[in-house]
Amino acid sequence: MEFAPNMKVTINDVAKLAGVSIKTVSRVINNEESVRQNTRDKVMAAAAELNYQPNQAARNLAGTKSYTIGFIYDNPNAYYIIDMQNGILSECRKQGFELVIHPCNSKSDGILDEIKEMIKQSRITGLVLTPPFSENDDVIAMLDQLDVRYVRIISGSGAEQDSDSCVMIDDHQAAQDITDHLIQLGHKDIAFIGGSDEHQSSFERLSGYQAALKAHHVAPQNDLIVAGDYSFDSGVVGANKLLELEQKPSAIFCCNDETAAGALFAARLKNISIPDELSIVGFEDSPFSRQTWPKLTTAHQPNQQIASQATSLLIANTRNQSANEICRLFTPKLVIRDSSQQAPS
Amino acid sequence: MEFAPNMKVTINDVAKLAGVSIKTVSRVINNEESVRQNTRDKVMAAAAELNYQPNQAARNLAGTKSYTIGFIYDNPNAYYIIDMQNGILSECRKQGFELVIHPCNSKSDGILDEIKEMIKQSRITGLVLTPPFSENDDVIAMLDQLDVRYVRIISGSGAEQDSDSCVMIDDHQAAQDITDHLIQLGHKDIAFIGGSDEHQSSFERLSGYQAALKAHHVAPQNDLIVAGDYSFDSGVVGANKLLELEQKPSAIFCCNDETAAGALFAARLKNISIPDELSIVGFEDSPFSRQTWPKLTTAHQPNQQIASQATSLLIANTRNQSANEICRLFTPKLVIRDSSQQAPS
DNA sequence: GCTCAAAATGACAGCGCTGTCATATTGATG
DNA sequence: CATCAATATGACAGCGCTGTCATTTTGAGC
Repeated sequence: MEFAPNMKVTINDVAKLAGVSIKTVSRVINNEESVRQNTRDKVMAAAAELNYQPNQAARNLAGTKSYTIGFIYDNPNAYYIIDMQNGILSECRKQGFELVIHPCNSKSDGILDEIKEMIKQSRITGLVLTPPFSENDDVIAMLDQLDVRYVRIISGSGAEQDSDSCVMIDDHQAAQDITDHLIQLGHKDIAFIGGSDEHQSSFERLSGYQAALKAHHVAPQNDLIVAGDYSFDSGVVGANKLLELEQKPSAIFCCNDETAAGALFAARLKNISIPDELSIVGFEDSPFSRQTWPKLTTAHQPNQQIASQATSLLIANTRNQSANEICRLFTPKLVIRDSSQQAPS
Repeated sequence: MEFAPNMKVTINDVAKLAGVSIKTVSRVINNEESVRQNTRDKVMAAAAELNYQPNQAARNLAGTKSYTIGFIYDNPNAYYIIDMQNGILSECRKQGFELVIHPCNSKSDGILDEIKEMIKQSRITGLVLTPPFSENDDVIAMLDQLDVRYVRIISGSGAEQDSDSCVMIDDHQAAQDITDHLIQLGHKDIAFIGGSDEHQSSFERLSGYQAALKAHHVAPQNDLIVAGDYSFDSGVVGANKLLELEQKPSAIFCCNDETAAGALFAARLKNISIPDELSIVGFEDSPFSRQTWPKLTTAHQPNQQIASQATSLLIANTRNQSANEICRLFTPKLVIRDSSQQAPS
């Protein structure tokens, strides 16, 4: 049977075809229990035949629950955002949710109100929070007060048991692994270019780096640790500073790939050959890290997967009223490419 | 006056406070005429005091028009997508629209149906189309049949008058400008690494390149034109091929920045110094082009602005039932950085 | 086959808004 | 100041669905 392409099929049509009430169709659509298998099949068949798509607006309006999840972000890293977005979206599609994205400036004054308005306006069911929002107490407190569900994607080892659901990235461990790799290559003077103060991950990565040094009895050198902010430019500036030191480092651990690209750039300007004279490693394994010269050794952070997991957690929490406290832990894996090498003797 | 943060404010509350009917508030909210200024002010004041936010779901459900625009894309370039998305979103916010994003694979079999479903399900008012969708006749035909409004962001010079509204990017002119720049630097053997066949822009850029050669009476050399697909890898492959030619080019025009980064990479591997021995230019001016070594000469394509314009056009077209046929033309501007230089003599 | 709690289904109101159409108000005329 | 078209406002139904609660059906146990 053929249908006009833009003919609207409502739940009513399905109900008639299946010979049941509207409410029963609704039950089947929403996967509620208390529907006989036989009935369920009839409804499914009818819905399929009519190619029925529930009207989200009506669902949102009529129901107490909504089917919209929000993604608030403030991150200049396009690769990261796209990955997260795709991960969230794929889970949303799978579960019949809609996504509202909301880029904004975490440092702007009215940010709390802005988020509040956005939640109200879009009738958000739950929020996927990435740093810095996921680590901002004010935001969390507001969300709790508003009784809005959320998942936080945060940096941590899983040791500190938070009360809410979150996906943790073990930046500490991964940073330790990267630093281990460098130490194994014979490096002793390993510098560190930090990430943004606003992100917990910066601190975790620093502590991982320090832990690795300690574990291998490599003397920490404070002047080899410089600040950064996850930007390319901070990599340039940081590396410049480090490479003007009397005791130059033989390796630089950059807090992310972009910073590493900046460091690469700075080294190139100074005619320092990578990795022969200097090893540089990044963090994140963005596509970026394969497009530098040389290709970056880094830690692979499966952003898309992290985002899917987070979203699935969020949706699960939305369904069961009980506040589940499930956490997932991801540890980025070392990816060895061409920017790291045996320390020059 | 203080309000509980999650108290729902409906149009009804505003109506009561303003002492008018619900319908009048609705008129004010939707900027309809036939409301006395005095009344309008009262309503606005009441809405402001209550911090009223119209419920989108209800608007969509009740009204014939909807307030949702869709963005369908299939593009691996994260920078491009983020820029477009931000541009669309900023206009949407300004005009009280919502955005539904829909990444998908333009080459998948059921893509037409997929788009159709998405439109039905989300009750899309209009669509912002980027290449390759904006240049796909099947998609356009389907949209016309479904009576869904859209804006197309396409490559063209504005000469060919299309019947629908679109934003054009004059890739031909920009490519000509870039090539001119190279010729002015004394280059004669200018190679070209193409973009994806699926994108009109590839052809426009090629024709612009050829036009510049012709204008300056530089003999075209067919073996200096190699295929690509806008990817980093195609830049590597293309440059490798070109740099193994007997008559090596002194400059390479890459169809976008990523391809240029790939070319840079290949040259680096072959120990060819950029820009001393070889000039390489890109196209797009993505953040990318500032993070390579050396920084890329390129053509700046104001993606975010293009997206805003397109969205504003779309929304305007949505409001006025008359099929406006306005087009906007953008010509990317040459940005000279460090990857292009006087031809070696 | 009868009873009765449990399971399945349905009737109905109403979510917050807009479209339609009816009614009220306005002010430029004669 | 009465008249009338133009303008402004309001009453009401209903968009497509879900929540609530009433009703029907089921089948286990006697």
